[in-house]
Amino acid sequence: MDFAHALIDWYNHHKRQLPWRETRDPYKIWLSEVIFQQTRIVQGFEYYVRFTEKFPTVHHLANAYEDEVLKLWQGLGYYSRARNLHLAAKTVVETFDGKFPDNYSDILKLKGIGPYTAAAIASIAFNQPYPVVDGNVIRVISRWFAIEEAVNSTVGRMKIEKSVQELITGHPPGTFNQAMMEFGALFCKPRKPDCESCIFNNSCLAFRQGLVGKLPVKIKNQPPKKRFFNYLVILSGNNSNQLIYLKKRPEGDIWQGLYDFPLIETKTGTDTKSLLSSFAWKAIFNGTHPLVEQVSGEFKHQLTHQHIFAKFITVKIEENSLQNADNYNIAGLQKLHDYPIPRLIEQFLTINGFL
DNA sequence: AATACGGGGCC
DNA sequence: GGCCCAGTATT
Repeated sequence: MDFAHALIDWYNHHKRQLPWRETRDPYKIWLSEVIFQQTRIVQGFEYYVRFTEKFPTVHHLANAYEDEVLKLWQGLGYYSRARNLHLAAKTVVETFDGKFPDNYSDILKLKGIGPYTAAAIASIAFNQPYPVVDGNVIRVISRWFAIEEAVNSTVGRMKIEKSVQELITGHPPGTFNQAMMEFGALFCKPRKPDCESCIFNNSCLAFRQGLVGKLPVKIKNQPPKKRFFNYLVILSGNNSNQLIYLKKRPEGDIWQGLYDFPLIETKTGTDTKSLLSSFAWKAIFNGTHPLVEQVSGEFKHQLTHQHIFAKFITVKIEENSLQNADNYNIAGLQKLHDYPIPRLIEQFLTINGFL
């Protein structure tokens, strides 16, 4: 029995029952593929359920506000996925007349859909013979063929693609692709794969050569940068109508489209005193002297490419005392739940009883 | 070809 | 602390 037959046979006996495997609706398959980019099944599962409930068709998604989509995406990370998902839904409605494109090259044109996702949708929903290459496939292939080139180099990548192309030929593409990914996720795991009981341990070159623990080889990425965020938690209003000042995250930085607070970023950690006398502080409060109510301890927030050290300075101001108030979204505390916010902000708000 | 983009889980 | 995860867009 060749590789693909054995693989598909294994898949038919061991696959997990997952909701997006029970449908051929390209919209729902698309949704699942985007949610699970760089995301484990356990982490994204409930998001998939909520998205399909709230936006059962591409029209529902296209008609939503971006804030709604981001709110539902909140906590999943890589928020450009949500923004692009929303944009692409509008494209499907407007350009493709609400009908999801049914071939690889048209699918690939949609925002947020790259080679992986296009191949996944084309193969699973439309039975087109495109192999997917995701983290699981890379691991399975690099081990079975004992590919020692870095898989994130051009040469290594080419070898992986050529190899998987050979394996998929002549087999049902959707099933093969899902089987590869499932096998990588459940059996040929990054750490401690159970090679002794693997159905491929006789043909796997990495196993035969004792290379399983070394493969796949990856060129490692840059160490994260450190950033120091001094957040201004500006409160105003009276007890019956407390207001809080939010700020929408700009283009070209993390958390684009989500909301946080007016921010003074510094090169290093800064004490409150020098912050209060800084130009940035004066620019925000321009001459007025807000009442500093509380200064938080340091929050450490780790992202893949940056380590954020955040401090929250809570101040009280007179209502309408800020001249440049149109820079901010001034929200009633009870409306806070509607705004999509980063985890870091959510943690601060929760700890301090705002949520 | 390299880099940025989140957050969580595991060792 | 480092690695990995159903990758993509941008430079």
